[in-house]
Amino acid sequence: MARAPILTPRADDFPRWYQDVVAKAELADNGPVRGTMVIRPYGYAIWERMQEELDTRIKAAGARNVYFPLLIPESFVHREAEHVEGFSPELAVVTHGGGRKLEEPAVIRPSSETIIAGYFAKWLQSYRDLPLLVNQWANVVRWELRPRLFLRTTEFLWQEGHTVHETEDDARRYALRILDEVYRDVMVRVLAVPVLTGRKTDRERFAGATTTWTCEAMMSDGKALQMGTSHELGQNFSRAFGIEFQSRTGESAYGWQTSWGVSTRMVGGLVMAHGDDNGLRLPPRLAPIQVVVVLVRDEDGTGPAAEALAADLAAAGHRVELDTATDTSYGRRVTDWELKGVPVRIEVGPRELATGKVSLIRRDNGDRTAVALDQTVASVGEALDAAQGALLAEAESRRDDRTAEVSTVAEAKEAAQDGFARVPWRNLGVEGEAELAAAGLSVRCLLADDVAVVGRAY
RNA sequence: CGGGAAGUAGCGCAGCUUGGUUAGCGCGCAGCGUUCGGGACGCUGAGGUCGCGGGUUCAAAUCCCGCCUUCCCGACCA
Repeated sequence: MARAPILTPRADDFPRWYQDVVAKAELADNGPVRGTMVIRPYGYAIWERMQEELDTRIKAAGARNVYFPLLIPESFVHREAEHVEGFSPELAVVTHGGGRKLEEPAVIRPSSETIIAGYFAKWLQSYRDLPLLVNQWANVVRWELRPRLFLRTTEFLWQEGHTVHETEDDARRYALRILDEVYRDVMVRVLAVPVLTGRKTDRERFAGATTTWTCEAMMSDGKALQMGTSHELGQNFSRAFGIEFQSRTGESAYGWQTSWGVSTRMVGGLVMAHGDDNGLRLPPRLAPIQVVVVLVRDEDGTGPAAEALAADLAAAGHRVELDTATDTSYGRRVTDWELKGVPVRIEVGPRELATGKVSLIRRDNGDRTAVALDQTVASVGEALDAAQGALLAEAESRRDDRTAEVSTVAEAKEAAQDGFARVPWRNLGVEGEAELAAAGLSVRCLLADDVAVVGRAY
């Protein structure tokens, strides 16, 4: 029975591989500041792959990358009432600079709505300037009360998009486009993590937004994880910062804004969605290394054969690693590749080569097959596709198995203990939501047809 | 801030109840040898202000008092 990979270990629920994979095998480690994180090379490679996939889609949606200051004058953050209220408790504030007390403290960005709004106000003049679409890859700091490795660290890396549109309708369409074509697409098709997309309740809405759209995933233990959000900011910030333009009819108008982001939390979500007792299981489309060619023993020409095979696989467009460290024991090497979640492993040794074959092992299900040397490239391609589909299917069926259709608050409370409960929102309402909250549950999102999805969040 | 628990080698821990050789064990690390088709093994070795301060005692990792820190559950949250 595979134990759920949990990023916050409890004494009685601490998968053995947690140590190796998360803390030791190059994913993360605690840093000097409480709740922050150090991402080691392999973990960062996973994040870089996510960045690549997201960045391509963000650019396809027309946004361009920019960079804004890390430090934001405190007064900026205070201009939008709800935004301040939401973020004040978790701001890190810089009070000194150059050895002297600053006249105005600066906050370390918890998100960049305010500083970017300040510039949007300067940049925007005409409706012809719209839409204004920018994206920033950056680190942000939120002094959360309770950090959790990858899921909620004091400092985290993310992508935050900020846009201004001519009409409310344009803004909504764009927010939903990002949600669907960027976030959901990457999560489902690349990470193989099925997500529900829907609207947040007022209670769960982003501070300063009029509507928050979200991607909600279920981890292997049945808990919910918000993987990404896309907000409609209405005219809240544009009124607070004076983001005005001259309209088609010549009048002055306030812009309609959106903001959206996903963070290194996705790395945690990936671990908890697909990991098993032997370590990570990376979906092939995401994996920094898709195929590892393991030279089992360097004799009888196995070395050159493995090298040639790795070259062929790379030429076929796969991300390949050649492991020729034959002075390390076979078991050690194989276990390491499994911990790192490399989707497909090819073993080249004298035994295989004697019959003109190699071994192909899939990480997702452990299947081992002997494939002819000249069929290997084709077989690897098939195995990668199959593994990608299998991981998604597995996560989908787990989620479906743990989702119950209910109709009352009491039933939702019962059913959402280790999964999702789908309940009509009209049967829940703000009071029902508050009752659930008292039991540690929350409405993860509102789907079409008045369905509220209730779960226990990380 | 409320409720729990823990601080002993780089990491994970035992020892404490009932004070008493030189404070142990596993992993990791270094050297040598044997191994190498599923997390190798043997021998040797390096590595410690037992969280901090005070007290009791012939004697404190152990008992008492105070303090500090960290972790877990809750409130907050990408």
